[in-house]
Amino acid sequence: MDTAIMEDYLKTIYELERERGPPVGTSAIADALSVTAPTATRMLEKLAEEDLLEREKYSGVELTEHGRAIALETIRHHRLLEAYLVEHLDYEWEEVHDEAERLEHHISEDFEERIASELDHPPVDPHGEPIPSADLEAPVEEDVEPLSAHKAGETVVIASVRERDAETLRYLEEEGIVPGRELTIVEITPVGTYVMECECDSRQLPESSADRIYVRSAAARSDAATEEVPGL
Amino acid sequence: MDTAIMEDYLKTIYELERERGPPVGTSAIADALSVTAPTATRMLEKLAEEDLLEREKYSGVELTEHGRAIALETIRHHRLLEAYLVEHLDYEWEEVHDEAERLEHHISEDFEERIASELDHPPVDPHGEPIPSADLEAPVEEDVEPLSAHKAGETVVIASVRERDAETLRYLEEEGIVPGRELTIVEITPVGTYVMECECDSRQLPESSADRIYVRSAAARSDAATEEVPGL
DNA sequence: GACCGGATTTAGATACGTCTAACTCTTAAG
DNA sequence: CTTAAGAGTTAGACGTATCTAAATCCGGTC
Repeated sequence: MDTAIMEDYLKTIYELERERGPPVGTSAIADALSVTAPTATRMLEKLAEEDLLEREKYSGVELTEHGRAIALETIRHHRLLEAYLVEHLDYEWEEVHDEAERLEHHISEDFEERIASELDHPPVDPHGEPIPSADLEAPVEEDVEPLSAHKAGETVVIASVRERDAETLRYLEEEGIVPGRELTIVEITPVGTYVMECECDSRQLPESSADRIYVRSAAARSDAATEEVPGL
Repeated sequence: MDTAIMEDYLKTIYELERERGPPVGTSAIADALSVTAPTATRMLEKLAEEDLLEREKYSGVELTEHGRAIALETIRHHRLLEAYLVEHLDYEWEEVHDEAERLEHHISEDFEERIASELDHPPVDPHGEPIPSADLEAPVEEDVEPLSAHKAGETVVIASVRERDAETLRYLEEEGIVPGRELTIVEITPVGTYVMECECDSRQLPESSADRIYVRSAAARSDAATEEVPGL
């Protein structure tokens, strides 16, 4: 049996593995889910018993094949829902996260298929994140890095905006910080502000945002760079 | 705080009050929800504490204003979802119940409004049941009775089909037993079979189905009889 | 008016997911 | 090599929702 809460843990662990690599520590998981460390420990024990992850006491966990499949299915639900809400129900990109976060655990396989085909099987969600395919293979991650890993003078293309906060997202969209946009880093100030420039205009970002904006080099720009992001 | 499970209890009590009138007994609720009587007792105590219903020990419960509002909101979600699935995601009328049953507890007010307006605020769901309005006033129930309350020779119009079983629903649709259809009862056989006739054809129904098909007299037919039922 | 049967409630137990408080392990510094 | 800080775990508890088994209530029958 797997519950909505187990799905949240597995999804979170998947994302942490993606960002920092396995093994993932108990506190990182607890923080991400806003629970206490003992709560996370308990749940990790349980997930390990069900062979959804491998657990090394005092060190961390790593998803098994099976655990990863459940994580990917949950993420697929989440991102398809986000895309659907934007495309068919006029949601703005900053509004979709919370709605998708609840619904992702409760839609049927059938529902998933229907919205996927209604959307014509989009490769990415409104934030530029890849939507896992129905076979639940881990998507091949593009060669992207946070904006904050780049230096002044470099020109990059925004791949995805991994920001949750609605207000920040609304601001970023207004500023044109959306997937597909090409930007040049003009300057990184001593206080960490990123001064950016695109065709038309210049804009500034604090470092905290630069951590969550993933980009690829404009040089290494592939065809994927021109993919349409639904609804934006 | 109200949970998905509390919503299910309140919704069930509302439906039982609608069909049999208050007070509603513990076992009826327990049966409808497939739980044991002690489980229902416990939950009813809790709902009474939260002033969602009035409870007379050993006798039964009756929804308060507040409890009824929650029930109606849940039912509104359910029926709007059913209508949306049929209209926009190509579901058949026998497929929508289970999907809506899960999702009804997890959609936001915002989502509710968006699908309602996308559907142009339909008055009824695909089974002909009225959709409570956003202000959560109890809908004025049309003057309908089960088909099984009628006699041979009477002509009636189907108002709603309160059947859950998918296979039965598929059969009924094939047989043209859908909301809005006018039928004449040709004969009720000694074993309870209803032999029906419409413009085109004749068909038979067991009594168990006749209990769940709600009709109004063709004589008393109002304009409401010609309401479009979305997607059928 | 006592009694019986069915409905209802009480009592005690379990599983899940959470908490705080206290303890233990690992690691990096000195 | 020792130790202190921080990460992780154990212990004990709580609230929700469920169960089975046992006790109790209520309405109708004789």
